[in-house]
Amino acid sequence: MGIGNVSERRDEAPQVGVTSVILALGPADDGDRRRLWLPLVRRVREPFLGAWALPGGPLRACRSLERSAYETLASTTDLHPGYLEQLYTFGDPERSRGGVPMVSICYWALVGQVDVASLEPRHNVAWFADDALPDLAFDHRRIVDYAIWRLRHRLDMPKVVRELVGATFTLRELHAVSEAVEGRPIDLANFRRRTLASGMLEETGERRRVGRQRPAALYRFRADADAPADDGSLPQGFDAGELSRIAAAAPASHGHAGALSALTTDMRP
Amino acid sequence: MGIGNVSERRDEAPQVGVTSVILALGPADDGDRRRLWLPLVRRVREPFLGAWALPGGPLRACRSLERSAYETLASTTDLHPGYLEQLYTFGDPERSRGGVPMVSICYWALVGQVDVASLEPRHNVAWFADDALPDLAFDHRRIVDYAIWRLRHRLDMPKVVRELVGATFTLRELHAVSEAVEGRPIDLANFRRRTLASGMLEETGERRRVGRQRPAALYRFRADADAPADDGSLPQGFDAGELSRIAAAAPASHGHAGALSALTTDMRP
DNA sequence: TCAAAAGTGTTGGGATTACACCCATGA
DNA sequence: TCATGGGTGTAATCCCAACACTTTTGA
Repeated sequence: MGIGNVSERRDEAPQVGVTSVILALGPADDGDRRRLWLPLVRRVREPFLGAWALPGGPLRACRSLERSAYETLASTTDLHPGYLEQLYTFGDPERSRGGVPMVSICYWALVGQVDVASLEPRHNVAWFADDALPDLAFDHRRIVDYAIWRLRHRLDMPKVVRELVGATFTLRELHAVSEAVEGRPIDLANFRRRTLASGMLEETGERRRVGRQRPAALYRFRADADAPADDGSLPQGFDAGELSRIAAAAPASHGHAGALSALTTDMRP
Repeated sequence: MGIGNVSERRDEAPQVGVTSVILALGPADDGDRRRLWLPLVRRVREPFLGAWALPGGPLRACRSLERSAYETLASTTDLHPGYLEQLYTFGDPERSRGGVPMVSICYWALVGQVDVASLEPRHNVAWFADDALPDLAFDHRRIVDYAIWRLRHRLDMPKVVRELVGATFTLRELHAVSEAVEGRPIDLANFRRRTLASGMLEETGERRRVGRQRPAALYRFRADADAPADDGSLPQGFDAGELSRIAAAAPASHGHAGALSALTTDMRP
């Protein structure tokens, strides 16, 4: 590796950015179906000028990766993420397609349930349902697909599901969320048994009535429910508590991004 | 994010490197137990001068991440990797512990079965068994643990197991490898059934005798055995065939690294 | 009393485990 | 004929999908 001059010339180091797939659960539509929504940012430079892309920003040495990801969130939405997890790092020189080579450290985040229409609009930002995405810049479509795949495979983690329901919830609500994310019907009776048997939930003792029918028991996640499943020393996602600490360390991380339009990082020329 | 000057000042961009955990299956010891071995590199700079660390190298913009990882392999061992997969990207500013902030894109690789004693020794490189590792620099111990965890969770993938046995093998051999990697005893009879039922294997028609007992049937992995399990568009590991293409694109990737001593990348000051 | 949702029971199949057992082989 | 490993059988268990069923509620 590297004959001759071992010292790396500066122009040989690629650009490095952090890119985020921000997922939210939308409201039910006419067909009683809920979808995942995500915000995209319109590119203001070549290549892919005018195309939609994932939000991102440059990586600064003084910030952790998670905090950088957190800041890409703040640049596109005022919502607070409740879960954040590293996805994958993409760095193929080919993916820049005309821009300078760019390494993207990708994260995915959950921001809970969102009524997209009620969000304060931001310049150059728009939300899309996962089954109605526009063409995306670069390899961003692949990154989105991967993020959704990961969410589906995390759906048995309290850290994740906690974000998609309220603090307390009925089993039917939990079931509806699971069906929405999985994108397939799930037998309610079996879901109930499986979920209760997992030991993740505890009864609040209260009940909630939705229509005029029999009220349903309310549950919450047990406080110790997200104990490390396999090996505590391994990289894991961050839940709301950990994220608030990450955010607290950030100077102007969220709230007013002022007149700044949201950024996309990837491979800008 | 970022009030005022949006253009990133150069000194705010962190160093970026690629780090690899190179795993090999060692020979059986007295107790008939086999272990995972990995090569480490002695650091020649502060911090952690003299400590053992994972091999790594800087990331160049013109190379893919996989090729960079491949080159960290070439810098520590002449063995050809048969499997390579991205692990995780570590980038906490705290992890540099006195060096400049360093983002490490970590890979893990398999180089098959190795008799460590017979390897050509390299300057500043030594192999260690996974249960007899020295103290490692930085957070490298955690990275090793994570790599082994990932290997264990990939053991049902033909791409991976193929690397740990020969082209053809008896079920007992396959069983021994699984036990060694999992680190626990596995019922042979059930292993046999499960493995055959998975459809990954096909009989060669030949037989092999080890002692003086009844000869065992030889199997090989089916050519189409590693079809994408879940979703083809997702990031996956690379097997030997794909790696040879990656390596072919590299100018002086393996073979003679000449008088160059192996490098560690992480967080050098 | 009725619709709608809450919640329970029952059954069968598939996968896994533990362990006993038979078979083939050459010394 | 015997030890050794190759290979099969089997019963117990667990988990899960399917779906019928009972209960509770307010209108």
